[in-house]
Amino acid sequence: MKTELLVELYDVARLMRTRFDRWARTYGMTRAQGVILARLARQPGMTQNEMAGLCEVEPITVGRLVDRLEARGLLERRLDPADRRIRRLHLLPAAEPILQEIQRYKEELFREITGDLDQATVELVTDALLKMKSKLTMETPAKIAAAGE
Amino acid sequence: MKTELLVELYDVARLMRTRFDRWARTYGMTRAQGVILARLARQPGMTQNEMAGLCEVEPITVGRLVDRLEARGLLERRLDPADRRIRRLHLLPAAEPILQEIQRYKEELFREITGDLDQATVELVTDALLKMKSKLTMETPAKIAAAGE
DNA sequence: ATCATATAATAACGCGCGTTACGTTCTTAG
DNA sequence: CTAAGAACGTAACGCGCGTTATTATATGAT
Repeated sequence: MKTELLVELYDVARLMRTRFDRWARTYGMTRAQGVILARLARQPGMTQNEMAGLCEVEPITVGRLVDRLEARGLLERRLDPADRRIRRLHLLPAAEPILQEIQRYKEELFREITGDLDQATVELVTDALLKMKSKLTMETPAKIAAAGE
Repeated sequence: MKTELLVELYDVARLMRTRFDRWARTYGMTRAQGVILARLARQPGMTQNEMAGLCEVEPITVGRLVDRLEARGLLERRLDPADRRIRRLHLLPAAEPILQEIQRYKEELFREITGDLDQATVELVTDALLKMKSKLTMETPAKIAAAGE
């Protein structure tokens, strides 16, 4: 059986992350941290657990990323008055210019990586990836329901 | 611009790795270690640097993976008689059954993930991924300039 | 022959991710 | 009201990956 797709998929993802992180380091950022900021910009005040559900990573991962972002003054944890277990996340003004730079570079990277491909292929691949993702997340319907955005 | 492809690509790769690693832990293995074994099976006696080139990771990464594999008795480093800087890698018999199990599970995972897709789509996506990979592997002028301080 | 450079592997450090175990704080059943 | 359980966040630990610096060895130029 030709399982080449799996290997290539992983390789491209790794190379992409490495490339992005190398650029992002000039801003003291990483890809994963950028994702947190971007999600938070669209939906301020969410809890760390909600963030973990949206990003489809474990809560502990979000906690560590938030640690670093908070240390850099890009966001803050605010205590929930009703439930003292909860920390709600809010962006700080310093995050704004960084978010814009990330978006700009992401588009640049996208142009570079998909330079060989026509629009139809990009859409087809994206669609295929979404189907694969749904297969992989099928075991956890709760997360899919939470990810409705 | 629709940069959705980048995000989906990375998500699928992460979910895939997590899934594979969870299974592989039964054998005390990880995906990355499995790749080393598989490459070595096809080409015994290569150096760590050659392995790094084939896997497109840094030599230090290979070194650490080999550390663990050697500790588990799955391979060994042999000194090169002609060049004492070099360690050549050789599989040990214990690796054989593990290699077979990995191949079996990889096929199972491939079937699960691509269950929704027809043969033509799989080939198209694989082809697109190969093109993206070549773009990312290509040394861009900007990258060279940045690297050559 | 010597000195400079290049290469193989490693050490040190940081980030991303997971699992397991734990403390704190709700919530709910009795 | 209390005891049991669930939920939120975190600490500890291991693995995967990178960059930078270091050691040991080869090789090339003068």
